[in-house]
Amino acid sequence: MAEQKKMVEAITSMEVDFAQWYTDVVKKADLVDYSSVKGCMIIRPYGYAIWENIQSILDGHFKRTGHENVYMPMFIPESLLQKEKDHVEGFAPEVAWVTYGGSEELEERLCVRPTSETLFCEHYAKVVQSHRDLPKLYNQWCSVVRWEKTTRPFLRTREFLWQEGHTVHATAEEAIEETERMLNIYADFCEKSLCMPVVKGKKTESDKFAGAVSTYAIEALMHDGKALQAGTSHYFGDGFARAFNMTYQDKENKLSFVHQTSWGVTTRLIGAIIMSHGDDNGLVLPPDVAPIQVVVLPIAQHKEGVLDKAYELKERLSKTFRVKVDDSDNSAGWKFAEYEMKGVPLRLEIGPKDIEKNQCVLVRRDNREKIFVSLDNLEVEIQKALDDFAKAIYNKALQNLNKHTFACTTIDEINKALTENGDGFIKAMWCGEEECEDKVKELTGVGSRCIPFEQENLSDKCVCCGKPATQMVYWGKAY
RNA sequence: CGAGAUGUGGCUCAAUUUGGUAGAGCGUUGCGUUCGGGACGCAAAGGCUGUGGGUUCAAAUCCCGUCAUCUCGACCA
Repeated sequence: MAEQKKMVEAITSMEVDFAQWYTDVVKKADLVDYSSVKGCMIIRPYGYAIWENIQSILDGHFKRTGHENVYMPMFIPESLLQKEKDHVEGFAPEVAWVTYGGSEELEERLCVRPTSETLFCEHYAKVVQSHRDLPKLYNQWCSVVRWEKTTRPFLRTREFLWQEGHTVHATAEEAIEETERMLNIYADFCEKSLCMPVVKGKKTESDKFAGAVSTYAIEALMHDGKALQAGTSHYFGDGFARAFNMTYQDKENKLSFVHQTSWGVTTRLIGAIIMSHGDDNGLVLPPDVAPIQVVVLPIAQHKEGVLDKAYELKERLSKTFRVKVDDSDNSAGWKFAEYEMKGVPLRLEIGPKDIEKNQCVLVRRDNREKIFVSLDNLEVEIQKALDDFAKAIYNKALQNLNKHTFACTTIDEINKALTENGDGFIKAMWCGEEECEDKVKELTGVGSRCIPFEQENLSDKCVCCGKPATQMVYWGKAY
């Protein structure tokens, strides 16, 4: 493997200051710019293109599983938001309010949606009458607003882009099945398209969505050992249905409440990509979502035929891959560094010597390995290099996850593991009492992330109180 | 929201301590030489110092407010 020499002075090294490294990468890779409103970021073309790729892949998964896209208004009247008690309590502290229309003060203030459960409920109550109307499987792509106090690009912004699926079903079983199906779609997407391993599990009572019966989540581990919730899927039971009077007539002509789900992922996924794969030279993008999969760099481009060959290769490869030619008159070295900073998975160098030999040079972003390949079977070689690259960055992320996951049976062991190894996931048994959950956080700094579906029996006692344990929990510091 | 730090051409910073005509490097534009790991020469453009008040003959500099960014806590996708 080629030596990883740090070539970009502009990016702070991860080891020196991880937070600064993150900010540097976000800015230097041209993903975002700050706006004049705190916590509202401008997503620049290169950053937005990543989101568009995420959207198109996920949207395909949604459509294939029977979902339809809709669009709901961005304003919610206060009275509507207040219909479900837990829900409004959860979200009220962080909503933005519209109180004026032009110069007229509004009779009833409107909140800018922090999430759209209430709007979907109101609508479903109208359009669902019979069991023949079920299920309804709606999704929307939109932005939502939550007035956060601490903000960071992609990880926590006051306005963010997301997708929210809202479904209603005739039975609890169907709704639970939907909740699990969507969580699995998210997890598969993260692993296959984002090359990011995740832990699937259920949130504890104290950590679940406001108004949900149960919340499921996928948790990923970042390079600095902090956990990041990459997606959630909620089962609502008939709680909202009762609050919003969402009923249908079943086959026996009885009136029943619908059973409901919601699920979502956000632009935070881009933050997850940055912190899962990035290195000291900048971004590293998984091929499925990289705006540019192959960058063609003409070498000695002033020489006869070089640029023409580069354009010809771009034309040819664009049928299969997302390709860009950089024909600017920056030096070759400058371009190498630039596209590494932007995380382009594969670089293709074509120079006079190559043209003579009917070959080109392919260089992988992750290890800078150079291979000479014939132009005859270029598509096959590129596909193979991209596949290998995707596998390699997945494995690297998986190794990071494994290396930073520690099984502990006592509070002391947790503290010892964290002190010796730095932040990471702690696996430990739990009795199920919220008191112990809080106490673990107080004594060690790690909070419960999820109760994983893949349970292990590390001990039969709760890590905190020593009483019989009911489940194993992943604990960690969260973004 | 609490504690701390910062805000000066596109970017990184100097000038602030001790108030007195706003400087540099990088980048940008033009021309020429270069070109397989961030090239070089020459010439040029670009700033009422985040913003609003105050003190002063005079404010980037001192005082107060406000907004934004970063770090650390509490809250959250």
